[in-house]
Amino acid sequence: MPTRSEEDHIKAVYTLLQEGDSAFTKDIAERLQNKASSVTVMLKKLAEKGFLKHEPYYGAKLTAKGRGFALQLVRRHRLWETFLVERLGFGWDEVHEVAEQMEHVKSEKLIDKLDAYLGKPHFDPHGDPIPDKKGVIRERKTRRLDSCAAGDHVRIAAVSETTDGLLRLLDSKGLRIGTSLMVQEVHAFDGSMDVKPKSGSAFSLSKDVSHHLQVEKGKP
Amino acid sequence: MPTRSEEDHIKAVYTLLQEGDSAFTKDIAERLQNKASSVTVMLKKLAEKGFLKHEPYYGAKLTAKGRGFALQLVRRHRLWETFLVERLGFGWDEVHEVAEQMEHVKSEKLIDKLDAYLGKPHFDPHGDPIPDKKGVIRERKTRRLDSCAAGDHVRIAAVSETTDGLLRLLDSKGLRIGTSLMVQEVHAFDGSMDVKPKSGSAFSLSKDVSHHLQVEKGKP
DNA sequence: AAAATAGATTAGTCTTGTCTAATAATGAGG
DNA sequence: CCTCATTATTAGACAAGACTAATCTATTTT
Ligand SMILES: [Mn+2]
Ligand SMILES: [Mn+2]
Ligand SMILES: [Mn+2]
Ligand SMILES: [Mn+2]
Repeated sequence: MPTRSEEDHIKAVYTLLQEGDSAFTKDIAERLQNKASSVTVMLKKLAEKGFLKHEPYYGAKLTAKGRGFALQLVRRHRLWETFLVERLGFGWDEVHEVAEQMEHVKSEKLIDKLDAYLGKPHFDPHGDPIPDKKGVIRERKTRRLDSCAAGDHVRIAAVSETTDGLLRLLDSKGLRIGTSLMVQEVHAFDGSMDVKPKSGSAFSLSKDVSHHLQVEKGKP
Repeated sequence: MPTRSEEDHIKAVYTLLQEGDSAFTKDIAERLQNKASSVTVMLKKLAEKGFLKHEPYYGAKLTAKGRGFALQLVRRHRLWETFLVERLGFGWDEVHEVAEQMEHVKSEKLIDKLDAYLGKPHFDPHGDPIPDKKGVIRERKTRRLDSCAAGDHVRIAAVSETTDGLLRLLDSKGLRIGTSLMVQEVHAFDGSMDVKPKSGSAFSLSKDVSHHLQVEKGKP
């Protein structure tokens, strides 16, 4: 049974591999607010325990066992986030840190019952998929909003950075998971984008924002 | 901010002082499944941090600060137990260990919202009082069932030992918090007691069981 | 190709929390 | 008052997880 710190390291590797194709010491350290040297030591231990392969100087890859653990941890994290937002009335910008703690509570029964209680949700409050008990993730095809062109009709599927600032900015513009938008114009100069929600008037989004919005095709 | 282990020690001292009038090293160790020597070290540290007074060889007493912390921890523990039973459908014999972990999640907002979500309950699934946000406990006058005499009408208010075995035994006899009983006879030989629930026929309870049931006066 | 830089690793230290073994204090019975 | 069993404390060891400082590797720049 991995310790809390081990779990967090495994999850960091998993997330980095999701986002790119490599999990480097420095990036893991940054994510966990640790020093790189501490991460190196941890990676060596996790490699010995069979959760990952550590290729010194070239980062880490998860083994099947490591991936399985990571998926369960991600499942717990996202189920708790869902609980906090749907049942306790937290804002979507307030749940990350708390879920970061709750995900480490050890009880399979707890997660089974929580999952059932929430209605076996497939997505968390940020639109991220929740792996099922077996670790299976329902796949969707999404693209970043900043890769869309004028005239595209889209629906916000997920926010890929859950920093408080971004989430509150989205709140202030009335953007949330499920919101439908039409891309009116993309400005080459700064990459900003004018979008129009189904109801309401158009406004502009900076590239910083549109880059972190995952969208799926919407109907015109 | 106390660590998890510090919190557990403070709570153990609190509970022992509730049950008797002293918290000795050995009993704390037993409760926490640690060795006495480890507890001594911890008590010294907690005394330095101002949570308690440690009188070597005579046990520990909480300071006001320590009592405040203990009450908040007890609050969190019992709120989570309530959540697990009332919302997730756990049995009352299954929640202790999980709540033992959840109580350590650090977030004041979480507990406020959980409390509101549960309807600001005053008692947990075992009938134990839940301190409010300020640490105030609603007092009741209860007595142990084994101190009752033939003819007494009582209502089960709390179970003072939450071992799985006892709770399941109570389940099997249909006894729970709020059940009303009439004491029919007390047998001097073994201290066992015949009781009759409001509806249903009478049965016998051993002294081991009646000793752990807290009751309040019921109507005849 | 050499040098510079960024990143990674190693070595050694510290803190926390636990243990075992040795020693000491307390309180009860004789 | 002495002895003994119980309980508590101290001392010393260890493992986990973090850090800093020193060293090393890979890659980019000159
Ligand atoms: Mn975490
Ligand atoms: Mn999320
Ligand atoms: Mn606990
Ligand atoms: Mn309880």
